[in-house]
Amino acid sequence: MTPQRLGVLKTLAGSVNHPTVEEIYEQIKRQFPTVSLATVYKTVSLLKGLNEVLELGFPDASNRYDGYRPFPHPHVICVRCRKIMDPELVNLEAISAEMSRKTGYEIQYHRLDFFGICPECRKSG
Amino acid sequence: MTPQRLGVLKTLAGSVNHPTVEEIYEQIKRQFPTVSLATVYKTVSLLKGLNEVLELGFPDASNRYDGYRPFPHPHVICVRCRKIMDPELVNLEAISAEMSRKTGYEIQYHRLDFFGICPECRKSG
DNA sequence: GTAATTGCAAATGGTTTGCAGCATC
DNA sequence: GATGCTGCAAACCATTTGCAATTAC
Repeated sequence: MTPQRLGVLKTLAGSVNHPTVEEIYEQIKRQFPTVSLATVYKTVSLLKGLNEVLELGFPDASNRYDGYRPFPHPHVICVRCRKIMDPELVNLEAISAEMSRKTGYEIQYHRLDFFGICPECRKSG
Repeated sequence: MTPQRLGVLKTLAGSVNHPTVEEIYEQIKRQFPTVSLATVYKTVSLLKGLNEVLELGFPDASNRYDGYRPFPHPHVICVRCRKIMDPELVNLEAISAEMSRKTGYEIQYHRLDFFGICPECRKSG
């Protein structure tokens, strides 16, 4: 356990808005100016392997991280400002079991994203 | 309309297995050896804009394309061999409307993926 | 004949990796 | 003192882009 890792942990624990690695990095740099992006990447990857953080990867944007609820759950994503919200949970276990039965796959996890325009962006045209 | 574009169209129409751009490219090159990857990328992107193909982007792998059902629907993806299946449809309209009501987002589209091990990969260890 | 498309090569950008030096325990 | 972490810079790689030559209509 190093100060850098502690910084990543604290940032993730204190962030409700699904930060990017870059945002985590900027946050830590305030208190620990010599930290490197690579270290943040490595730590986040480590936490992912320990199931302490949920990674939300996007092919056309930076990955986002959720340290609050490190298990699959739906997200609602604004395609304009990229804000991400966690709506109240919808349980997909039944659908997951149905998918497994229909396809023969051994389902391990899922991902459910809704894309649209958030209330703030709707207001501003 | 050019022979290259026709090739992309025919390949997408004849593929049930969600090909990558690279796979589309390899297919077309058999009949049209001078085609370039860039052209395939451009054509696929064009078709995406026309809603004639569904793009399945992955942050850690190549994008996959579905010309059969160019509208959002669930996918079941093997994390080992990357095979993608289309299970029978599950209608998410009700859940989508619920998400919209709860978050105030104007939902435009969604994405539902189940990840696991396909029957063939389960057999082979 | 004009506007659009092709194909090459170079750029892009988030993420990963190699490695020397350094911190942790 | 040994193991493992940090941080720099370079590598990665799917995708995108600039641009000159070519093609479609």
